[in-house]
Amino acid sequence: MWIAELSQRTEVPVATIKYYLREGLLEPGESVGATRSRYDESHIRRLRLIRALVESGGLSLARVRSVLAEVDEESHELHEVLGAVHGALIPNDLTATDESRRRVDALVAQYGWLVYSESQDRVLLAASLDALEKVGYHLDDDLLEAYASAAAQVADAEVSHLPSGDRQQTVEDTVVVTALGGPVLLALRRLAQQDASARRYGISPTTAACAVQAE
Amino acid sequence: MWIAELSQRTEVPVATIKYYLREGLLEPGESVGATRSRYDESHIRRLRLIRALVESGGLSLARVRSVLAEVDEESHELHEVLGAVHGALIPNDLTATDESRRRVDALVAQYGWLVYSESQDRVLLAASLDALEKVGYHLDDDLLEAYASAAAQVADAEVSHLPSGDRQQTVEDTVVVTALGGPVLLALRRLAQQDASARRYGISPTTAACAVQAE
DNA sequence: CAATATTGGAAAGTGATACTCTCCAAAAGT
DNA sequence: ACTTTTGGAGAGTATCACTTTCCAATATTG
Repeated sequence: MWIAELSQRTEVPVATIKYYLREGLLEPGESVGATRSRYDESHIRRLRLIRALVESGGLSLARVRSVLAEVDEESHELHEVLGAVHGALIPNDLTATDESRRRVDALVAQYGWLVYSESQDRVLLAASLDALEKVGYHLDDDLLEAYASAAAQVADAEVSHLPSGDRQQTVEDTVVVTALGGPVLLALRRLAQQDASARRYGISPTTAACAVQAE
Repeated sequence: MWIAELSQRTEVPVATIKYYLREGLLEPGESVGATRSRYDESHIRRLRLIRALVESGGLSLARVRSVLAEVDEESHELHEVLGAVHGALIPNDLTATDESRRRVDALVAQYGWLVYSESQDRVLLAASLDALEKVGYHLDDDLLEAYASAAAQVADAEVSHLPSGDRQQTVEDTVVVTALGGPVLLALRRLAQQDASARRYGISPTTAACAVQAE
């Protein structure tokens, strides 16, 4: 197909496709003569993946580029890809206090998680805890453990639902679940927060009517 | 204190503080003469809150402004504040297919969550599910339920840990937990994903060594 | 075969966001 | 008297993710 069809089928403007090509996010099509290139289904898939990561996953194009580089690294095992994708998704100027780092290490040890000791996700978590402390909010150990056990449940379910078919498919699914599962989990958490808040702080008659009407 | 001290204690440049004042994110200090204003602890708190929401929560200044407006609306009950904060945190151009909306409504009903039928978080979740479908990934019902029950656990723990003291403190904590708890949960989820992946896809001897060494 | 449309490619322009810098005159400190 | 700081306002800057404009080389269409 030509670029026009690629654009129509993905709903991405031609100018944007050209931009992604220039930026190396999308493989060039097969060159046919000097002014024409042919694109195929792989371009459609890739383009849809890029848009999903950007629009729903909220990734910058720079991060998308890093993630795609890992997806295309055929030599990597799945477990490596997951780590690499996590690495690509993480900010690179992370710092955390030793105290929070120790707290994270202790938690990882407590749950017996098999996580590289130099995993940047450890630092990311520690930095998030620091951010909370900085605004004067201390995350209690039992609340932290509630987060951790919920996270463990989610992660187990996610990983066990990954297909075991061909590598390309599994890797793409891994990326999609990692990047787009977050928003799903956060949206559900907020719905659940609204419920928890309604139950704790009580709901007025009109509120209750709305809620019941919704069911 | 003068603006210089406010800047030093919060590590926010004077120019940025002035910018926040112009943008109405920060209340003006008490004017002392034509060229001086006095700031107090409330300015320090507010400034730290703004930076935490921006830097760690990843909010835009526009969203921070909306959130702060709700924090300062003294007349609102806590439950209302939570809903309003969620509203302020949500993108405003959401669309979702009817199918996903129904799926979300069914899930909310199944869990018996007391959530306004017009809550934008419903649409946000539906839109997230649509995004997954669009890249050809269907979120199984049992995986969705795994997310939902994890979300319920987290939300219950979060809400039950909110202090019941003065309103200002509770409201701020609500905002902080809502905005900064997300990153904590996501970081833990990724650590747990690494563990789940290591267990499912097996780990090499060197990998295992790293993991054990970390504990 | 002529008129029109499309393409690849590159450069320049755009709009939003979040600052950051420069000035200034009025005060405050020394 | 002299240096420093402040409030206030406007202009400037950097980044990001496009979007527009241009071109000459084809393709397609009538």
